[in-house]
Amino acid sequence: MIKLLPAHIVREVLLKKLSQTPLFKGLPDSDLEQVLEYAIPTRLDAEAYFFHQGTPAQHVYILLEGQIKVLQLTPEGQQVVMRMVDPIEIFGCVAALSGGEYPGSALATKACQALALPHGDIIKLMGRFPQLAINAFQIMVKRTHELQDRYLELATETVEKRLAHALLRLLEKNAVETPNGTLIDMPLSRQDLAEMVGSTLYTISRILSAWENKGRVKSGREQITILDLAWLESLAQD
Amino acid sequence: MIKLLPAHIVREVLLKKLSQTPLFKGLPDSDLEQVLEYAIPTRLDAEAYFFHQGTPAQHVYILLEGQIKVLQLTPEGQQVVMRMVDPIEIFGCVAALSGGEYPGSALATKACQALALPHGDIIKLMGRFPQLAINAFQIMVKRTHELQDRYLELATETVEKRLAHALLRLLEKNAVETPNGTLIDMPLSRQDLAEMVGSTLYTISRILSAWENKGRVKSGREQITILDLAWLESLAQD
DNA sequence: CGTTGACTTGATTTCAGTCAATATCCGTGG
DNA sequence: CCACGGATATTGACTGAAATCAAGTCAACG
Repeated sequence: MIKLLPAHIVREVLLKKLSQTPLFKGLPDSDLEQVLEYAIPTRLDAEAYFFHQGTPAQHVYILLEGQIKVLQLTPEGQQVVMRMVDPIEIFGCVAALSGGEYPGSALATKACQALALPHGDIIKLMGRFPQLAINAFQIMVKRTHELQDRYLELATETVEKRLAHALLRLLEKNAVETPNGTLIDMPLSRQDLAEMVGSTLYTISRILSAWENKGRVKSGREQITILDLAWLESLAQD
Repeated sequence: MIKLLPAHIVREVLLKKLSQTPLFKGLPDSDLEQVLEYAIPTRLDAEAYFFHQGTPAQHVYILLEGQIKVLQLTPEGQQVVMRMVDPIEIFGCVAALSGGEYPGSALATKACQALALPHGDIIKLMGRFPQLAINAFQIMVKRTHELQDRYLELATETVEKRLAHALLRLLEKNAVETPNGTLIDMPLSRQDLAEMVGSTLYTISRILSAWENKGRVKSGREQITILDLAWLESLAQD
């Protein structure tokens, strides 16, 4: 139960912000404050790991700033991106089950700030503040739902359509309008995209080239600009 | 709040059984009884549906007897089996989110008995009995975990290995030892298996034929017997 | 200015899907 | 009891999407 929380004023801001997250929504401030007694503020530079696959699951995290990517590695060394985590989302939920290991690794793609809730305290807190448990449950239901969608995609759609879907999902959280098109505001290599859709960098490169020839996107080194958003959406549709 | 619960004695048995399910584990009997006030007993014949994809999500279900399969249909009409549900598991969890639609259909593969908890009451009950919310949360964490495993499989493994994994999963719940091998105790067509692993009945048929030639399995019309379980496990491994 | 990492492109291969023909099993009704 | 029809399964031939392998180009950076 380490206490490293910032000073009083900052704390007020944090409280306000947290009370709007899916996890803490509906919790009275007084309860939230008690929860925060257990929270360990955590900062990480880009390219650092919150945790590694196979290590004992000790904390559930709430991301406050930055972005992380949850990776899973197959025995053969193939890497798959399970999800991208943006601020106010939670990750490392397996830690809420006793005695498990993290099934994947959490890599910061930008500098990050997060709160860590120790494995032993979470369930206790949920028992004390039912709203917390309800919120967590609903978050997981939604997550399962999203994962099912991606499973269905993977099982039935071509790489091209999956890539379209993946880009649209990234746009939801990272879109930046520029004079010439919508930019995805994060470093994004062909390899990264391949791992997100379950493909190879070669195939992704070919598809992007084809799209570029059609004038629908503009892609450079680790960045992609969508020129024709409507077209991308219709591609993802049918 | 319809009350169709069976007579007193039967109710005692039901209570005892329910108190051991993952969802109700740790709830005092008195609390559980209150929860059951809201539960609607539901019976269904084999081949009937608990709910259909796209209809408003009105109930969360706890399966007591039988088996169901949760299907998802793509716009193009391709069918994918999201999961098999066995007794004491819950399904239709999206109903715990307000205002959604079922993302898939729930088909009874055997005659079933289940309890339905109305959409409006679940969250209320969880607020009253925190243990219920905690259990539900943990169930969903586990489910997400399992789904991630299957996602990884689908993204990186061949149909043959995926089939091996799928059969092993089915064996966990439906294994019956016979004089000559371990039988999977449920009707299981090539088409069913194809939908479970994201493939086609043709490919499944070829793989099973090959396995049969090697003397590892014995497969007939809608049934499969594993002759060499150790071999199947090692196939699934690497 | 050479090295490195990201990307592209072509050639080839492979896994698995599609299509088509046939076989097998099983219940049903004449 | 047997023949029929429909579901289920097998098998072969073909096709196609995407992985793999192999050369490259290009841009950034020390």
